[in-house]
Amino acid sequence: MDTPQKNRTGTPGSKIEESPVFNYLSNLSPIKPVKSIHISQSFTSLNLTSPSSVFTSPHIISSFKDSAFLKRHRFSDQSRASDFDEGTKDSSKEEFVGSCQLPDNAVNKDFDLEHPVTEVDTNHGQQSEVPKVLPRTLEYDYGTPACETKSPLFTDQRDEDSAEASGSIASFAQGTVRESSDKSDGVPGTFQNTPHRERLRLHWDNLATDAADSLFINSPNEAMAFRRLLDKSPDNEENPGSLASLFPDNINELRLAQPVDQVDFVGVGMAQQVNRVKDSQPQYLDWPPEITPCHVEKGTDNNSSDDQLGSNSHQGVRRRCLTFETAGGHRKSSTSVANRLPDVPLQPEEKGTSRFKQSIPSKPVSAYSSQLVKSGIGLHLNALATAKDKQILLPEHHPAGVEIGVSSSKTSFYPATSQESPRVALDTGSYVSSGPLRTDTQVSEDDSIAVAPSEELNSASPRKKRPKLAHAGDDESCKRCNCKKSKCLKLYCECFAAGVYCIEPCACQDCHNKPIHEDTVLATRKQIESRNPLAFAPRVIRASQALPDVGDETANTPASARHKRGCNCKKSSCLKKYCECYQSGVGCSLNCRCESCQNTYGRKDGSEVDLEVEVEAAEEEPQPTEKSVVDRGLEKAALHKHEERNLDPSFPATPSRLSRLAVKLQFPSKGKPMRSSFLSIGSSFGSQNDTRGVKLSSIPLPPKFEKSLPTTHAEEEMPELLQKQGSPRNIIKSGSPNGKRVSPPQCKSRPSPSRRSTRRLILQAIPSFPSINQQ
DNA sequence: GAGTTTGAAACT
DNA sequence: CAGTTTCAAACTC
Repeated sequence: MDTPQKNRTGTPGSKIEESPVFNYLSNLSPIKPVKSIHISQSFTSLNLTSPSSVFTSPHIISSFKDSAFLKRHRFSDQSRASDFDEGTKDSSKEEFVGSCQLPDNAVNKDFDLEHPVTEVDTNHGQQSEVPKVLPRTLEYDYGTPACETKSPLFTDQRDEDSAEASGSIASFAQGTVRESSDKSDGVPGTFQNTPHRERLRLHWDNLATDAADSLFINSPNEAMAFRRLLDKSPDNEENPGSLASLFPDNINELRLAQPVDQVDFVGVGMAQQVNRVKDSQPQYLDWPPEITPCHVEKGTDNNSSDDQLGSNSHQGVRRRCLTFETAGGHRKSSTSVANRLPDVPLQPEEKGTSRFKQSIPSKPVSAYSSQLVKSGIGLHLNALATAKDKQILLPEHHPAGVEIGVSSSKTSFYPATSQESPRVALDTGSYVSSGPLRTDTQVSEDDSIAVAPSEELNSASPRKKRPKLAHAGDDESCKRCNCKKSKCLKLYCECFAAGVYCIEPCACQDCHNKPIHEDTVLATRKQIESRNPLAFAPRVIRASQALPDVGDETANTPASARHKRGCNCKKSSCLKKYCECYQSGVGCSLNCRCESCQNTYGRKDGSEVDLEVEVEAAEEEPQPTEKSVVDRGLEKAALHKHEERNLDPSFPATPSRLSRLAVKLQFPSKGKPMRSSFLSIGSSFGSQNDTRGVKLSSIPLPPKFEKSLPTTHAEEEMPELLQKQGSPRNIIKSGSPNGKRVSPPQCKSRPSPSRRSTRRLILQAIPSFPSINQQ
């Protein structure tokens, strides 16, 4: 077992190597951005990675101290053996420990890498255990690492989940971890320093090495907290192998672990955890700090790791917002996490009751993409994707490319974060009062929300959120449903469709979309989802969102499916809000069955758009003003795609552009894979951006977006633009969901090599969205 | 604010 | 899958 192998990558025989995830990572390794992505995605299930997160939670810590956990951690070599044996037995704590250790190992200088993963497995021959463990870890993960919630989860869940370990690396890691833990139990000695560690190291090394660059600790705080925990643990000082010792001083090291957490959040059945959490601590339901990326980079503050962790964890809580789904719990599997996330907003205040509305989070998801998030719907897969994007984007530190990839993958997950942010900001009375944001329609809202989340995550800067909220809130945010017969339990209800509970502002009658009727809501949601998995997915996918979707690959992902839907306008000529496309501020795509489409944002037929563009172009340039101008700009942008393409280089990535881009992206998002208009416009993303950029300024904002859009689009688009412009991001974007949505046909035209690469990444990441695929 | 229009959602 | 009904938002007055 201990036969150390010097290769970081791990011995060929090692499980890690074998694991698809590992391979994937290794392949990606060359590309940093990709790495991050890989990690997150692949590890989605691997919560173990982020020990810090786990430790961070006070609960966990407390539990650790008392529990055998610490003991085990002491790491007597012998303990290892025992640990392995016990590993399966001791549910939560042990596993937990294992997870913690892993990171440590990774961090540890000792980190020899050499220890082949295989060794661990073989020695113990407990591979079977791994799967079991995995589930637990996953659960943990769900609970935000930092979050207190975790602790409850741990305790409760561990045993519960037998979990079928996914083939993911995480499983490996966990498995290794557990084994080590188990061994420790069985064996008297110390498990800490010995092979067990090594094993962990190996895993981590492999993972870390590849992903290290990309990995981020969710928050510095977490890392700090984690370390503190370690320090606190008696073992630390005494046992070199103690967690504390293992715990890397450098945040960077920590990052490895955390990224995983994030991943886990995303991929894993958040809903499950959420549900569990709900009972105990609904608050913490929030996803793990999706925020992390931002935090990590920014967060250096560590002040009170615990406290802050808590804050960070809050994010997770928000994410949990999925409560919607969580309540359903069911969703984990079927429904895409993304969808849920958006849907289930946590309501900090009311917890159970308000959750939905608070859920605005869904918006966050979209918001990321568009403005950061647009719609609560966004939470849906699309939203997730967007959210990912946002987060990814948000993280300024990361190279565009890297982040992008990550974001894309994470996006889905992050949605939750987005939610959180909203919550945080929103939770404050303002948001709530305003009422839940609606995903699609309330793009602005979403955006605001989304933005807020990101900010929160990053620095918790309320500014974006607020402002956006203000925008969105003013009009749309305040909007509420007015359902009379549907009980707000059908998609007719915007609130319900957005995955949020109806709030005060709503004028609905006999409303059942309230926390009180959570069960009913969940059941209804399930039913609807059963019929149409994409029902709660964002209708319109933003460019950013689209990118993530790409991973899904066209039709497979819910997002794409959503987009698939097009409007069916017959009389409105797609010039009124009756038209979803128009309402969303996106052009009609091939998917649309509209008649006499006049959508200013883009017509089904590229030709039409072009015509308009041409006309407008003549007019617009002189007229820089307002919506009309904007609209024109949009059209023009589309029309001028070609021109713009040329311009691209010259054009700065102005917000307007971004917005524009977003619009274009949206097109694809709509679903239609590649619309003529799209194609014409977006035939080349870069060009599109450019074109949009030019016109964006003039481009009319979508009705919903109008208020918020400017900011939102700009935000969302910014990254996109960057990506397009050739920055790593550009590549990523290209690869991102958009491509998928765009549909194969378009892909041909668009996909630059870079994009393709990104797509690949995404695709791999896709697995993270089990639900979607299932669908 | 009431009534009409519209198109999505839901139903058959 | 298509047609019809229901529904609520968007729109008009």
